[in-house]
Amino acid sequence: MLPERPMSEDPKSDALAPLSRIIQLSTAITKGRLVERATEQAGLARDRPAMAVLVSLRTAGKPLRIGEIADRMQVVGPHVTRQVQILEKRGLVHRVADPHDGRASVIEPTEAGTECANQYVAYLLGWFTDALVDWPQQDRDDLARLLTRLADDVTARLAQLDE
Amino acid sequence: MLPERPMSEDPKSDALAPLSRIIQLSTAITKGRLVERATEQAGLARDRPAMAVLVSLRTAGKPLRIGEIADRMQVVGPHVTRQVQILEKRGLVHRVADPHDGRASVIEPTEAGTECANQYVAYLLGWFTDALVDWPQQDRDDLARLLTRLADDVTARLAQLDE
DNA sequence: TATTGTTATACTCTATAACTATA
DNA sequence: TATAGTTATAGAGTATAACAATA
Repeated sequence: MLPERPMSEDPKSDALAPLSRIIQLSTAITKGRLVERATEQAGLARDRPAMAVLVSLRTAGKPLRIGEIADRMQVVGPHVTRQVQILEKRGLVHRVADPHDGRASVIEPTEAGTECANQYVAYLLGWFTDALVDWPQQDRDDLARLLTRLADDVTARLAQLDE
Repeated sequence: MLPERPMSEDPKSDALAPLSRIIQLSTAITKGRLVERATEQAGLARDRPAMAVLVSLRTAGKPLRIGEIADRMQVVGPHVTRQVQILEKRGLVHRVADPHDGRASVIEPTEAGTECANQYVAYLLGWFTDALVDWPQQDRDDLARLLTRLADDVTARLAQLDE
């Protein structure tokens, strides 16, 4: 859903190009099914949301409770419950009861689960590395710097919108 | 669904930051409901996909057939049929029969539809302009340039994946 | 018989509501 | 009675299948 209209004398034109391109990127990645491809390649075809849970655990680097996973993924609890059940059936995570709180348990990737997440990340990273391979080093550095600032700015401003 | 792992000696580290940030951006915009806010503000609450059709027509700058809209949006025909029906009921588009082809008609925004799309774009662009307002001019230029190249590279590479 | 579009249905992802068990 | 999690259900967005009308 992009604007796209030439208005070079408009002060808003500085925002038009980045906004259009972010929309283009997002659309291309979605329609190109990049995440689905990485998920399939990691052996978890047709379970992309479950893969997201596995990646969350990998990112955390430690076992997490259902509620903690939901917070990190910014989704609701029941969704995580369902995905964890799928991962359990596939033998990619297992539960460890919390000895101090009988209501909760902690979700831990199995060896197969860790391997699966690693493959997923390796695929995505490899794909993206290839995309940048012909770029001058200076441009790669600038891209990383500017995109980091942009993402932080946008994240902060969107968080404010909710007050 | 982000990797996020420090590996500064890895040649892939140049791709990690941009990739992570794009994911962060995309997640923040989705969770912050930026598109929904713009749609509501334009008076089309609860009809975000219909708004996307209206924006497509605005971007084209000319009336389009159902099939043309579907192509541009990269969605299937039946989805567009449905959204156009919603827009028709709301008086935001109307159909003009194609005199040369009885099977097709062309979809044209009404005055209200044009105004609605303009408000949508103005909201998004205004929001994004505010986000960049404190940036040095050089950084804004670099961001536009690098993001354009990145979007084009990624779009081309993803199109190749389908062969 | 190929193309344009429509109707009906199904699928993916995630949310809300109601409930259970432990704290 | 507050909290962690589960089960059941609903909703948004988009796809597939079957069909109708015109080319």
